[in-house]
Amino acid sequence: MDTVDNKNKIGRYLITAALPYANGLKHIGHLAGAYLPADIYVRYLKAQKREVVFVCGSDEHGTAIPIQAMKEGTTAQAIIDKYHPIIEQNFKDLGIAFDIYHRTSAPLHHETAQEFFQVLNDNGDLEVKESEQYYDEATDTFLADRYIKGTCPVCANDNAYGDQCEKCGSTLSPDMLINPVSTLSGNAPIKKATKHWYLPLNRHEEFLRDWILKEHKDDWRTSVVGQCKSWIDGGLQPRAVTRDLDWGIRLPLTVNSKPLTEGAPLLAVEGQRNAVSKDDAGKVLYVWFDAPIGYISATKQWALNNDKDWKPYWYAPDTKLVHFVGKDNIVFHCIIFPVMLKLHGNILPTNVPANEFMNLEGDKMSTSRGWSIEMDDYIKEWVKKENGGDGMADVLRYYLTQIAPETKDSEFTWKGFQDANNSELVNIFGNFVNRTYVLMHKLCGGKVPAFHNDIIDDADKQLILDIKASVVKVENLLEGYKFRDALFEVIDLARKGNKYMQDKEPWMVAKRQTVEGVLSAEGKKSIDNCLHLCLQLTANLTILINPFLPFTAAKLCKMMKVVERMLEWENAGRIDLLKVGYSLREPQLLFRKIENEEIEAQLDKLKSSIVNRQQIKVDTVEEIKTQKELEPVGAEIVFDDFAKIDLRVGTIVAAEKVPKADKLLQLSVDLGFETRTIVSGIALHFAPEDIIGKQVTVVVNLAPRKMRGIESNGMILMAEDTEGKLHFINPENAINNGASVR
RNA sequence: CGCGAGGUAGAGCAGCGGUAGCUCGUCGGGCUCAUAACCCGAAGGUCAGAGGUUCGAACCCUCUCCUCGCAACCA
Repeated sequence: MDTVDNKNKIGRYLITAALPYANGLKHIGHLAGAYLPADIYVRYLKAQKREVVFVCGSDEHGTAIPIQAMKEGTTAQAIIDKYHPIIEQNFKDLGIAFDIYHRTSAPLHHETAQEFFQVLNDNGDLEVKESEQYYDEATDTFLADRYIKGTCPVCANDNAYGDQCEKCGSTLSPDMLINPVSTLSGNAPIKKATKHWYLPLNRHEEFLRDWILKEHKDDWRTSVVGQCKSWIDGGLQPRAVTRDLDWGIRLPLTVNSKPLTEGAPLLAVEGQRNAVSKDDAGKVLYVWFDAPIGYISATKQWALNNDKDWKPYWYAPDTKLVHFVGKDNIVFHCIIFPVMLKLHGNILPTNVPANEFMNLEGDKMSTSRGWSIEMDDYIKEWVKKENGGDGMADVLRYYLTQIAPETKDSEFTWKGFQDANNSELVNIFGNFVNRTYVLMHKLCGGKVPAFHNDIIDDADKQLILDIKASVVKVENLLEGYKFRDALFEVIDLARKGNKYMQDKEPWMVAKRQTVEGVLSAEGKKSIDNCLHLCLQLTANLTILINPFLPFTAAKLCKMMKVVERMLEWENAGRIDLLKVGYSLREPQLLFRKIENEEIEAQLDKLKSSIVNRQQIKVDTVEEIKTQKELEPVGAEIVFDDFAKIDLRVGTIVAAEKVPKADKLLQLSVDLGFETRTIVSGIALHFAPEDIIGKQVTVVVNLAPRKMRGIESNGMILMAEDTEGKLHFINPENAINNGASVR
């Protein structure tokens, strides 16, 4: 464990949180796994006035981005430009205070990653091997496993991918597929030789054994060490550093660190068979290689922004580097990246406090299945609401920390969320602060009362000891990355406050000691002491809760009319934080109760979203094509059935997006005899402003149906092409509205 | 027998050789300044299952079952 004792030897802290992959929104599981614990730790360190930089950023390379682009019918660049700012804002709204949120598409990152590769390659730390890979001649590209489909050799599913069959779950390699087909062109791929650089992890087995299994056997989490042991014992293999793809960081075109000039040798000069040549222009760095270097480029950018030197953070031995990640990321941060760092001459991480996973209402979280709570959704539903506010961000932070999967997988339930808020934040913490304030205003005239040492009793002394003890405990727990326990300790201190006040019952003292409207001197002193200590405790709670619930701490500072400097950790444990005679504000409720209806609404939303997702589930372009082409002819009907359908031509006169619905547009359609409201699920395909004035064909005698609370009176006919794109069915030339279609 | 982590009251977790504990929830009683807390009391567990070591096991060993993760072109 990193004890409090050796913290003074640390010159600076560099804290990283796993780079979110910019192919979609991130959910609360991600938040609980890496970002929230990292943020708590950083806020604590900053309160300690230690030198600390907290870096993160979007990971924007890899195959999944272009695949997501295909799904959304756009470009890879558009995908990352869409998700990067949303994710960044989501973090901000939830109080995750990165010192920099960078992105791997930034030129500075490209340079940094290329330099890194260059150094390793020049030092002979990389190997070059040739291998045969599937190649699509039509599109002139080598195919990543995900881009190849074929028949699964295990279950005969026709839509198995090159890396895995999603039907039977078998792990595959492209060679195992029967009749492989490129998803890019639909053609059969050919085999072609290609050259790749590898990181020979096998050369570093000894180092890893010593470093992880011996040095960090006891101070890293058991699951982390166990996972590493599993990998090392399994035999480390060289890992490809490059790949044939046009989305990513190009290899640095240099020989012996000098730019490659025209006419330079195609392959390597003598003794430099690893050198990159002009032939390698189509290769990029593998995303696993470039992504963690993003921590370094982010640090550089932070230094530029703040006029600091970034180098000590990556080279000085007294820097403490801590990576916060989820358990899926252990191997990259404990084995692969450290090897890279060691070869490049950087410092190694001090700890990698990986969390397990968080389930949701009894099932794994999964964005693709719609079974998740996205940060973006939570913010919209709870924070940016009339009865929401920053406090609701803190509520999520509280519950996620309270159920943090530090030692094993844990589970998020809306009922648990409600209970944690209502019984702990509202009833214990919020109530203590509130009753202290109310009583202080009632019995002490809204001012901090004096403390009379002559009548100090055991209860007072005990409370003071409890405060000081809590500070030490919280500190030790935070240093040991036990955030769940640390938070519990803070709430427990509030619990002790409630008990103390109950035992002292100043409201009863006021009643008992008041004779003919005058409070006795002893009574006054007793009340003063009690409320004085309760107020000092409130100030201490503010300092202790600050790393966990920063918005609440800020609110408390306002109520106590103190500057944020009071939040510095060295003030924790002091019982003279609020000056005697200082007048304080009226109490303001810190948290609100969450009602059953709100929880039920969230549960309904979750259940309906999983249904919707299944309906609109799309995969690659190829898959859509296959599905559409295979759509069978419907069952035969008689003419009378057809005649029942009343089809008319109408003109769209107004269109707007339906709030809180991804796919719905609310349209007003002029049918000649009337103008109707029709809700149509076409928002993903058309912008409202683009379709106003268009003529369409409408089913006018369809029974009305409510969608998202809006009654839809009819249905617009659309044709769907093989790529899943929608087209209006309308008359060749503009005709009168209300015309019948037969 | 691929590897790793985990399976303890309704929920979430701690305990890792001395006979089961914490928080929330539930039920009964007291008190009341408060978005009500606090106090007293109660119900609720064959510590996944089986076997073994031991005077004694939730804790050590063996096997089985279940959950999650990883198994290298996947971030």
